[in-house]
Amino acid sequence: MTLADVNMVKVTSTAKENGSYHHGDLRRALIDNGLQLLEENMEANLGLRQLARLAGVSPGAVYRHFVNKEELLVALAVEGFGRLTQKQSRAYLEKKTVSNAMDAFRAGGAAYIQFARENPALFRLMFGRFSATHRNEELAKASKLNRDMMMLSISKVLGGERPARELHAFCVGTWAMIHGLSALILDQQLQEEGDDLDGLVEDIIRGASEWE
Amino acid sequence: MTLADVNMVKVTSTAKENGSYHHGDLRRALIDNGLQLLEENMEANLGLRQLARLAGVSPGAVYRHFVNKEELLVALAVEGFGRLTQKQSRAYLEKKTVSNAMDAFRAGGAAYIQFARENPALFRLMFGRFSATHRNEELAKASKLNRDMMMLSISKVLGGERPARELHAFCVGTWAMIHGLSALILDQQLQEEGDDLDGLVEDIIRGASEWE
DNA sequence: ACCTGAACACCGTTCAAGT
DNA sequence: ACCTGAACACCGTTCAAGT
Repeated sequence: MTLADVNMVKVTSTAKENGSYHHGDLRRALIDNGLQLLEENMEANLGLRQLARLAGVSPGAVYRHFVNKEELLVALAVEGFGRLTQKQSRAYLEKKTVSNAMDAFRAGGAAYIQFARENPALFRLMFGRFSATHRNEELAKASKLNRDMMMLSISKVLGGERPARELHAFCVGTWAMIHGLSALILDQQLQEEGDDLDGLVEDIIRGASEWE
Repeated sequence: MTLADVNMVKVTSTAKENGSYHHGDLRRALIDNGLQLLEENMEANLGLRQLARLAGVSPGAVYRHFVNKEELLVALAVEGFGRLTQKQSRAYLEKKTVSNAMDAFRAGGAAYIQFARENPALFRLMFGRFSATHRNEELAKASKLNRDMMMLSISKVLGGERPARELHAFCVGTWAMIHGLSALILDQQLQEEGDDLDGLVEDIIRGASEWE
């Protein structure tokens, strides 16, 4: 890791195929390269200069599209929330047409955990990296959209004739369980030797959907 | 942040009070300063040179006690797991003598969440920063000790006459909920304007202890 | 054994100057 | 408007040399 990443291939090939001084859509290219790099390295270090190099552009060029590195990471997180929400809503819809709210919740929860396992670095970037200070509006909106979708899905599992406060606590608790499960899996906290992790996840989600 | 942290005071004052070429216990001083800095900055950047400066020592000196920066962070995480476990076991013991398993679990769960809120940067360092590759043995032991304690506490809430697999899923699910709740609170995902967060946490823990 | 000082290869960020 | 090139103040890490 001391050497420059010599053997790193250019990931996206937009304009700027030699000669043109201006890159076609540098912002898009930086985000796409960033998302790809996150999952290749499996760690969320993500250098600004590294991304500029991949896009075939000088370090300073990045600052025409993002005020700083943090805003670039925020853009990646926003993209991540969009993809997570899309993945889950697809899972909900599939189940909802042929079955009931409980199956929809199970599918959505499984999709959430699957997303975390498929995109560990992005998931950690989305949650865990940004606190209240760094919170920008677009990110808040993207995460709220996902949150509201999950809460709605969970609330539908219940019959619906219980106090609002109790219902809310139940929904948040269930969401926290799905989220915590994802986090613990990424941190390798649930991997004793030779466990059936998939089976465990299935059992937990099924169990959660049968609480009352 | 572009300037050196000029106005930063020396946090711990061990030996090396001017003149002595050798620091008394540099390893300990680096860890103590690190833990303190984590919560002052609220963010887990934690420069190696920054810590060396605080200890009044050259950057290279750190490498006599830690093979690299990552190992220093691991040491901080180990310390964190120790403190979390201690805090929880105190909470368990208090309740266990005067009451039952359910109260003990509630107290332990509350202590877990309280620890996360009191030490957000440390909590994020403990979980979330180290994946399987970086996992060192001491850290694995410290985190396993905490995990086992929680699992035992949770399993005691149940009567005990149910299949082992179901019991395990229940315990992991409950732990995941406590953990996920902590994580979501730190990420500011549960803070609509003027919510009663403490009340919500209480409701969820109470609800969890009454599942069956 | 423990620490310094100076160097190395990197960062993120800024800014005049180029197209 | 967008990008380059060179500079600035930092990093983490290494290693001869000091005590």
